[in-house]
Amino acid sequence: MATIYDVAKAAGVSPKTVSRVLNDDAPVGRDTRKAVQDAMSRLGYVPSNAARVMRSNKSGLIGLITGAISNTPDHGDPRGLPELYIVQGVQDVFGREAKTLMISDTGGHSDRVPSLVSTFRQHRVEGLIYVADYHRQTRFEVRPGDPPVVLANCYDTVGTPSILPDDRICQHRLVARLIAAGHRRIGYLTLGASMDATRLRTEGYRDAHAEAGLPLDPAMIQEAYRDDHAPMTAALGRLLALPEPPTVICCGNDEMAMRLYGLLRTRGIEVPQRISIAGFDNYRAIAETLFPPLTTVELPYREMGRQAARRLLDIIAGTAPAATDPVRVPGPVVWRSSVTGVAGAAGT
Amino acid sequence: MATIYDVAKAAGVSPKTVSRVLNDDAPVGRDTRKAVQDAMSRLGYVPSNAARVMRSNKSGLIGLITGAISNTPDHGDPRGLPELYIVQGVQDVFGREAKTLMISDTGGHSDRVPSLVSTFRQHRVEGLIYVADYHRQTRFEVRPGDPPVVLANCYDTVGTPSILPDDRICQHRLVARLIAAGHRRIGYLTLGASMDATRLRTEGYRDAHAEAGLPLDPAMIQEAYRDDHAPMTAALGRLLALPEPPTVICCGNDEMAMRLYGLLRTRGIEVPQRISIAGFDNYRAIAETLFPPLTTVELPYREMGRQAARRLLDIIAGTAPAATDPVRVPGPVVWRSSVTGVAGAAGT
DNA sequence: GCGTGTAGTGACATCGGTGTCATGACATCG
DNA sequence: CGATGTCATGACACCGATGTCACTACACGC
Repeated sequence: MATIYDVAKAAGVSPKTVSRVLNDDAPVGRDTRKAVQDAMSRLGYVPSNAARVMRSNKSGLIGLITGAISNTPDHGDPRGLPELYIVQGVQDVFGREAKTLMISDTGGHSDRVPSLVSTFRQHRVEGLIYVADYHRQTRFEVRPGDPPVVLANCYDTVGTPSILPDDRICQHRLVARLIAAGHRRIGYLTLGASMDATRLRTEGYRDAHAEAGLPLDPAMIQEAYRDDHAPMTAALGRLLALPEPPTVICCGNDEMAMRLYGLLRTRGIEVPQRISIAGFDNYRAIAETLFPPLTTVELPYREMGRQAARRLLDIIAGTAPAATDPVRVPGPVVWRSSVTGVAGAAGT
Repeated sequence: MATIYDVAKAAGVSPKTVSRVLNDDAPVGRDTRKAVQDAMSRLGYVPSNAARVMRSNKSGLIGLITGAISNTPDHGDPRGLPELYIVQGVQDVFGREAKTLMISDTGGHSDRVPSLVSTFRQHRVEGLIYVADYHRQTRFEVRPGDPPVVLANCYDTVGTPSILPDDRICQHRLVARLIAAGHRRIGYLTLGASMDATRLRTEGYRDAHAEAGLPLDPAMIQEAYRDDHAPMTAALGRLLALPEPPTVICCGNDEMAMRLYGLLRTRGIEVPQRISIAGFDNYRAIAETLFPPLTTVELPYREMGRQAARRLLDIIAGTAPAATDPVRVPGPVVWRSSVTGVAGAAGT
């Protein structure tokens, strides 16, 4: 492998001049430059990043830790997709920058993370992005001397910069649209109560009611997330048994909505004629395939990835603080025909 | 960032001794070792890969080029999945090795490949794996001085080591199973005729017939792959109009099989009672969801990734030649209820 | 004509590890 | 007891870039 010395000798100049041509550092004579460039291409010269890093301490590397690849969706299972989208967004930004993105996959073992970080440190990455599989708290240990970190889809308690989906606004927007369509009794089958997403979305649900001056009926909100079907069947039963049952039911995700279609069909309840349904995630393999297609909300994963990348670049450049409140990125409601207006409604 | 000199000073030894502790190079006294290790953890020392690479010219890096991330499946579209599985397989192997995998995504622009290779060369990767999105020929230019390359899911004409799915054997196995189940008239709706997969699988289809001593009816093989539905409808029409129509129809992939379900249902033909169907790919989101579930073949993408990785390691270690015929990896038939036996058959 | 500035170039040290070789202290063997 | 070998360690050069400084021309302004 040719070195800068070989090029220098071949071009009849000093190594430093070759370096100047490489980096456009300082003025170089027209003829000299040409001679150097010729020599470089003749020898197939590629500068050694290692040597460059040693001197300048700038590796040009950004590390990214994710489970995106090992969590590949299978069975039409949407887990793993958010991470992939976030990684796409990150790539989007770094593809245009003079930084190289090193992607490392945890292989689903979060205990492997410290070893990945250590490898990244050996390579002297200038920054690190950690992508989580779902919106949650994390404890990403940063020791002094570690490169700056940006968290995507997760957050910690020590103020590490973090980019999160705005679950609250998303649910708020969705419910507001339902209210605008005339719905007044809005059921909500939530994900597990311990999840951050559930807490935030429930707040969004409340916000929308408060904004519209609608009373809040706690019986409308039912936890219904389990692997078996029982909790959902029970929760649906409770909703339908209410004196004033819901005219629309929101679900914690699109899979739950899909199951709800089945449950309602079993009971002979037509969607959306008798009950409207809304999902969450806009997992298109489900939302577009169901009949009727599913109204849902999309979380802005690609955009989160982009923002995480830009944030990290700003921190590295020193134009942004290395710690702040999380940034929350909202996403759009995707309106499809699983929701109809309600007779006598103001809107629709 | 602490250096080996800082550690040496803190431990009261020479830098070289610290290096020996790091690499377990040469015997080091018990007490000395402990003193060095203490100093390292006290200072949070992480060795610089750059410096190591300079001296030893071993970067410990393996480059991987793929479109896996940017080709993320969406709409339940299975494109992009093969690449992800291959990358998973590659990771599987390198996760256990003292090599770091650098994944670079093309972002769907194959013209960006040379620039990725150049970046990898700057980082002095010890080897390169190129993963293609579908089985095809490629022209991955290797210049002298480039690191060794292994191709996955593609091949070239200059003998670059290559790991391919064994489309021929796969189709052979599938058709042999169909014959064993009593089928004698086996329709085949192929992918585009120009694809390598189609050529190879058609050979496999022929092999199975020859092996069983069955005559080959060219009318049974129909190209039917387009984005619009017309060619498939026409091809199906031709098959059904034959004096002896097929008792089972093989499809070029699972999506085609899914469409075939629809076409047959429209004509009132029951699957599998009147016609059996077989797909290809075992794209489970489709194959397991259809009713009846689809008999299909699975291409061994993860295994291909593993073999590509091991192959590259062998080449780097010098225990394998850097050029040979492609390795073809077979995959299993996945038998589900879309195929029934035929009355009076020997088997089933 | 002399100081000042700038284009163009090279010598040399340096970044942080590791390979090579040398050295001293003991242990082992014939 | 001297030759030989092994353990444990250090001195020093070197990998391939780049930062610093110095130097030579030549142009420009006064």
